[in-house]
Amino acid sequence: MNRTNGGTAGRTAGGAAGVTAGVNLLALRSHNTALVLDLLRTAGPAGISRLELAERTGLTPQAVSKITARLREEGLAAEAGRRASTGGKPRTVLRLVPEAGHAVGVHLDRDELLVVLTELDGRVVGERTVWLDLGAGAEAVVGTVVREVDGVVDELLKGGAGGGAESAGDAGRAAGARGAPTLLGVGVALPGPLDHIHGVLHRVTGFPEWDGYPLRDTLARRLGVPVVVDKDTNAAALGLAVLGERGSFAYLHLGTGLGAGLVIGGSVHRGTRTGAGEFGHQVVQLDGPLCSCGNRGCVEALCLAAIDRGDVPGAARVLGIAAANLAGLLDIDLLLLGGRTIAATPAPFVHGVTTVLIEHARREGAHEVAVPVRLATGGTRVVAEGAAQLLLGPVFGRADG
Amino acid sequence: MNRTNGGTAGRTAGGAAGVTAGVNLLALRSHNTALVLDLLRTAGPAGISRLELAERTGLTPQAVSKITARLREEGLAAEAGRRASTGGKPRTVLRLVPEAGHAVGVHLDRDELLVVLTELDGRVVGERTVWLDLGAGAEAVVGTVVREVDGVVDELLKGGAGGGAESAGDAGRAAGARGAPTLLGVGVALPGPLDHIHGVLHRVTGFPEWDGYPLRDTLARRLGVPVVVDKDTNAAALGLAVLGERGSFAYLHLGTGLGAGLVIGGSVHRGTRTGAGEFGHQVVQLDGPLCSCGNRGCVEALCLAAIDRGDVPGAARVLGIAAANLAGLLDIDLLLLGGRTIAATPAPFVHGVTTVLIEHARREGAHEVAVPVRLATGGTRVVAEGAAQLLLGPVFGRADG
DNA sequence: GCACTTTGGCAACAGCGTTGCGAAAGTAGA
DNA sequence: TCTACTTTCGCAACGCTGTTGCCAAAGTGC
Repeated sequence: MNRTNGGTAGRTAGGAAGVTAGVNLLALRSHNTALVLDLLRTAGPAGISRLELAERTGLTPQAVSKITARLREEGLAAEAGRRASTGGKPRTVLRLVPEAGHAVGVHLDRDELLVVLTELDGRVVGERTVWLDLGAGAEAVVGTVVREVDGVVDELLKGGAGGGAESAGDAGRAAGARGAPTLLGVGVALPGPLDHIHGVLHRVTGFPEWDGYPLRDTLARRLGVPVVVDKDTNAAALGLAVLGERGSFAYLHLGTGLGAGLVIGGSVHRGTRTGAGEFGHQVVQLDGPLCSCGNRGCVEALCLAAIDRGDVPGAARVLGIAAANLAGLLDIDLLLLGGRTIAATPAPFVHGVTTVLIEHARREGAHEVAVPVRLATGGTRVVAEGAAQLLLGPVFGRADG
Repeated sequence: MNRTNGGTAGRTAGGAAGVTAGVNLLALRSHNTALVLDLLRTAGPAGISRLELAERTGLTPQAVSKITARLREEGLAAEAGRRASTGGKPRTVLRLVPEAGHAVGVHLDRDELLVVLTELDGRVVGERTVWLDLGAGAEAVVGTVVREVDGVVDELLKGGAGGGAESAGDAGRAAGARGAPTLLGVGVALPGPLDHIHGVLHRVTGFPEWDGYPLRDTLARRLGVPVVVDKDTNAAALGLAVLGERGSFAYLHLGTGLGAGLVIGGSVHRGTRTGAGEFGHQVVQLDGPLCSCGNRGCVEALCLAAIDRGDVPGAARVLGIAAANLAGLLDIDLLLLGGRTIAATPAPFVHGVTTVLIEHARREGAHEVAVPVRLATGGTRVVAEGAAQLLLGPVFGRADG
């Protein structure tokens, strides 16, 4: 696994702003291999033929054969039957071998911890949920995360031998020489602004003790595997992107707060300081009511106030207007709604936001099509699954998911 | 020139949403060549040494030597003196040969036509301005554009032989076998929403006769060279990006209307239907005053109304709030202000917008740094220069500028 | 059973960046 | 002025990539 692709091989050391880097033959191979893996993943258990891979990648059939031969040797791909003949030799179908790699996704919420173990294709094969108080202090929370992650990994990747706490820190010993299960790493998603690049929390609203906490490095040291942290909305958007949403879309999350995850051209847009997606504190009413952030007229404040007084259509309308602002600015394909408040009464929200966007499109021009609005699928696990994708993504050529 | 890089070689035919494509050796060479050319362009007349190129690209010095040797053979690069020695053989400095390629940029405004001819490095070597009425009908306007473009090209690329109109359509014969000047194509920037991919106008506010006009194909047929069309704000943003603004930024244009051009990670973000950057009709006041678009409370309406009543600080504040919404959503590095209205009284606008953003940042957190606000440089030609970059960009590895 | 179509691997090949090495072009010191 | 050293940079051989030409394998249709 480790040599399948050289990680982000070929990336030049310097370039902070990720300007551009030269591509050598190693990077070329990594890219094409990841591309083929990605198509295999997308095809799912149904599989995909070599010639179809060639068409989709633009590579020659022979090149695809070479790549898939290597993947089969490494155990990442396998043959899976054949298609019906069209007058000649039938195409052999290839599929991803999901068990060849694993990733852990952690959804660290204000009052709950959800840990999932997924295979290469993103399918969840293990899950744990425990109650937890984010305000209980960094040490306690990190301890709980380490214990639960190790628990899931020990149980499902190491044959379930032995007990719990004493194996803490051993999670990383998976990448053995033999066909041992390989753990790519752990992705952690949590609320609030944070520095995705350095893995440091800025602040978690309501819990000042987390300010500046180096969560990624702490967890990586104690778990012994690579760790990536990200905002919960970004993880959710990433999870939805892998679950089938293509192109560019925004995931709007309405729960205790209002935030967004942006997927542009298939990958999460985080912005320069990885703070993008601050949707809730968009001002839509000049000199409006005071928001918790200190500003006036934020969508979040207006939306939550409407919900507090039982005015769901009003909340939906405000949300729709902010969504239309976003859609006009970025010209995206789709809006997805999610979060506890949406889940409580989904229909009026979808309807209300849709209505605003249709009106908006009508004013833009006769042949203008409104951006479709849908409920985010995937249920309560989507954030944790997306967190796992933070590790799985690079295998399939996605920069950070 | 034509064989320097195979254009966007290697791009698979199908993939509408530009998903991902396989990379073959030809594409690899194109990429690395474009990368080196881009660094040569950035270095300007001062030049850059081979070893520096190697460091910046991550390629080995020998690979850079091969690439630059090819570029020198093709006349795109040349030696330009040497640096001071640091104890051994001094580094040879290479520079771009700007005269090896040309592009035309056209700024088609409501009442004026500006045509520039630029060299590879973006420097303007010829310029024409004529008054023109966008409402005079498509045929008349297109005729004027063709005449002026041909005029500039004939005068400066073909030795200025002969007259004007009869050579219309000959502009494309430049790419001769000998060292004849090579015209890459013509970029056209104009106001109003349009389809960048297909080169078709949606509508130009106030001029319904342009609805659905296939401007790109019409011009390409009559000029005989590749033509690319884009919104004026996108062209301006592109021009500013080449003029030195790095990273991600938004260009906010306040003139007869209010629009934005978004540069994310060095390239223009246009969105799925190339309609991104609709900044002016962002709603910032629920149920506010009616806007020309039919909606209520758009920034554009509020901003222009404030200006109409002489309240520049008020206009700046409203603009600042909308800019803060944008900056929070995308997490960009920089905001640039431009357009006639800004140019009339720049200081209060920069000050007003800056103030709003600083207040916003202060509320976000103590160590939060506000997004800097600056006046867009480049003067009145920046849109036309950016339009030329629509053709120059691909030479340097930029997808569409 | 034969002709035909289609798949996909083997072998030779061209072209990319890489490595090893040496000539070229300077500086620093005797 | 000569020698030793440093640094740049091109030539040649190399490994590895995707590509091309060719042919065996595995089906269908008559």
